[in-house]
Amino acid sequence: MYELLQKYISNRTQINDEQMDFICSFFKPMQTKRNEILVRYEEICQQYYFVNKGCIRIFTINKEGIETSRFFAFEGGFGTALPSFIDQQPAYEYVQTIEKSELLVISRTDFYYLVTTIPEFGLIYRAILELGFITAQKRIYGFQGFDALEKVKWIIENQPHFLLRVSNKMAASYLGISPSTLSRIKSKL
Amino acid sequence: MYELLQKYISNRTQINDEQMDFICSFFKPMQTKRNEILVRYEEICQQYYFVNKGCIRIFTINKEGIETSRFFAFEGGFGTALPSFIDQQPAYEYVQTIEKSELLVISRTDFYYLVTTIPEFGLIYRAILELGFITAQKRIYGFQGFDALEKVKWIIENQPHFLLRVSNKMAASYLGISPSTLSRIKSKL
DNA sequence: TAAAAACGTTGACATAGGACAAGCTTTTTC
DNA sequence: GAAAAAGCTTGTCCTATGTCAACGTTTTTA
Repeated sequence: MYELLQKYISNRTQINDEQMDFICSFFKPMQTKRNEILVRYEEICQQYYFVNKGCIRIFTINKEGIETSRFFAFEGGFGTALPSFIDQQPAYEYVQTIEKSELLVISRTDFYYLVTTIPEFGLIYRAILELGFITAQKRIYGFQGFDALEKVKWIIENQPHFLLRVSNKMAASYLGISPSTLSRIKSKL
Repeated sequence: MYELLQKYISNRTQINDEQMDFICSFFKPMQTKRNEILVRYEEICQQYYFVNKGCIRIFTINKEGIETSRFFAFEGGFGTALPSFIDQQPAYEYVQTIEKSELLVISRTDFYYLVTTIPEFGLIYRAILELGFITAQKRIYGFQGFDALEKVKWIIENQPHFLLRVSNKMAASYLGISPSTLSRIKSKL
């Protein structure tokens, strides 16, 4: 149950078994269904999710009804409505498991308790933030001024499994192109 | 010389005068010219810059020669090629002062020394990362699926001084539209 | 397992906005 | 302070990609 999480932590910092168990004790298992919503648009996010199995999607819907997906967390990754989790404002986005999933959940209170109490866990959080920031920058550079074909090539290059794992519709909403265009591009390789 | 920096720090954490002076002692003043490049494309970023006066731009140029600006730091803000600063890979972007500027510079070594030595400074760094992350997410949502007019309205809403402070060309490269389009949109309000 | 719903693909059409160029204005340089 | 360079605006033209619709396929539901 906790192997993946332990691997995530021990890959990123030195920690003894006792502390590891202590940290893990704050994460509660949770089963979710396909398309289950974990955080709604108006809600304030109080939980951080680690994906043991399945997949989490973070997305929003604008006033015209257009969906934009901003992040997918697969097995072994963390995901949540982080801006809301951080500053406790309404999320203005959704957190959803797009497949039947098995998660490990920690409350915000416990999470920040660990961050401030256990320096090694503070480092983990810093690493999450640093990686999140770098990923976002790459995405900005990777998408801006690129045409649809270049975006698709970019995602194949940077996240090879992505197109195989998520639906056309969701992939398109991540890439910022229409499903038709994505479909046409894929048919031409 | 250090007032703005001290304000930045004391606005974000509790700290005594001695520690404040200790922190500031690592920041060295630096004068730059208009359009001076501080970090080049292939370089590994070793410095963090605080803007006392003037403006820093972070941008890249892709193989087709198209510029994309990803961040501007104005008076009282921090800016650098953060992904490179963090992971010590080539920047693949430029750091530039777009006006004659007055900066306070800290080396990466000193910066991380402060982060790990002074818990309050660790908090500052965490706040920088959290804010950077949140800003990047807003930008992704704010730009994806928006047409040119909506992007311009978005920037006016979210960074009212932006269009007044930077050239059309740079603003356009930030918004991901052509200078002509930006010009046309501005003429229609 | 049958009906309904969601999804993917493809064609026809419409359009936002990019490219390019010309002319004007502002800024820089020497 | 004159010449050169850079930047801004605006016109014309063109193309990439969005929209919409039709159809076939897969998935979900009951």
